[in-house]
Amino acid sequence: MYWSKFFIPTLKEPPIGTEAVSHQLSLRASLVHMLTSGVYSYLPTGYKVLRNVENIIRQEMNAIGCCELLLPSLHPIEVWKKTGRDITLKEIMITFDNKKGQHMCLGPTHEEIITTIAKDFIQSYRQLPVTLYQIQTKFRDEMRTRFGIVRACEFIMKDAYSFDRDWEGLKKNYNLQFNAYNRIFKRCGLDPIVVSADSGAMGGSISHEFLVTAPIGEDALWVNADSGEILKDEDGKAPLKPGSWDKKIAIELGHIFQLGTKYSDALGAVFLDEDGKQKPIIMGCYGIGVSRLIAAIIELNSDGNGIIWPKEVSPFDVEIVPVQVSDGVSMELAETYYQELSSSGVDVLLDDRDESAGRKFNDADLIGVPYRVIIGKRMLAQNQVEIKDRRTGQIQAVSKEALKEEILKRTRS
RNA sequence: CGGGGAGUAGCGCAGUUGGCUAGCGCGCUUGCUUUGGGAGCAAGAGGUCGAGGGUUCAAACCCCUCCUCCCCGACCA
Repeated sequence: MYWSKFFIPTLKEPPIGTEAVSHQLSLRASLVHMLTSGVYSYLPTGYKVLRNVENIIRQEMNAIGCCELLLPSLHPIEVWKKTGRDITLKEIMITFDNKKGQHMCLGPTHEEIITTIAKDFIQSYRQLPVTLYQIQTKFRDEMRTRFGIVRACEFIMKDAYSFDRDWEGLKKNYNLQFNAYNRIFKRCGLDPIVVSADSGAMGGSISHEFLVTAPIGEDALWVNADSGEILKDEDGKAPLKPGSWDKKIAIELGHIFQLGTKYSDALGAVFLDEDGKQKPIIMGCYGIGVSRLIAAIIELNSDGNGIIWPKEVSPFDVEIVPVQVSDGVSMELAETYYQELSSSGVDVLLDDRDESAGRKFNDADLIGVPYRVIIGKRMLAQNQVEIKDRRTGQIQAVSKEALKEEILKRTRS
């Protein structure tokens, strides 16, 4: 992609009223744009990142045998009455009447909807187990939005739902998700802390939260300096157990639940088991805040100059910066690299703007592509170009001819 | 919803004991010179001063009402 043809309206200064690093950088790097509080557009660069994160999630979900589908956002409130969650989730549910006078809502989550599908299609134990998931927009009328896309009223979530004939099967699926979650976050450059947690309005018995420590957190954890034990902060007081406890702010990225039969009972999702008896389907549900995940990645992968994308989520693999676009030799070489690398499957951003070097370098730091190829007259005189590593800041001079191999080596490692 | 802050050009801000044609920096347009860390000179464009009402000869500034955004709390991915 050529910078001049892409849409990257970077901002020099952090917009007014922003405090969180990820909030400022996501706006400055033009990943997102606020329409109103808690409602964001994903601009081209941000959308590329979003798709990268989604694809990591898809790969890991598919790898453990989950099937992707897409559920509607528009729900008749009738469905929610069956579980009583039209009342328990009333505060955050966006409701309205359609022109037929039917009471509707925009889906804040999808247990009721997926269970309706299970009810209609699953009749036999032979159809179990099965796990379905989607990556989709949720709507929650949050009383308080926070830090840009960290807590929004319209946000993107991966939600998976497992259906089993017994608890043993559920535990198996739960563990598969548990391990997949660790892989997903790791690939996103994060090292999550897992704690067992309350299941809250979701219901069920066992649940685990995946959090990362970050200043934008909305939760607190107690970490035992001696044993390394981690507990969720429930009432603000240090745990009574021995040892010295440190309080850390953390942000929740994922939450998995062993639901049991709460939804299948309420909606009549039953199957005929091998013994000829009708039983409720045993369910689990597994969520990841995809858009929030992006904020967490930025929060934990940045420096004073901008974002430092982990390779797998970066909007581009490499950014080529010809220092002087007006220099024919530089520009020609830049275009050659662009062609060669692109045809090798490398996603390249070529900054072909006729701007000063300083501005192009600063923008490159800001948008945080992992590797930068700098083409300047000074180095070309020695038949060399440079590769700058965004994370380490190290610059390596390589011969013109070796550039492609050097980049491939890095982007494929 | 309770508490605190803030709305003046695309962005960041000044101007507010009422008074001339509403300013500055960045960005934007045109031309020339530049180009290794947010370049220089010159000439330009761009504003319902968040909205409505009131006081006044006169309101960005004073009064009333409302809207919006940000931060802290209760809740969540």
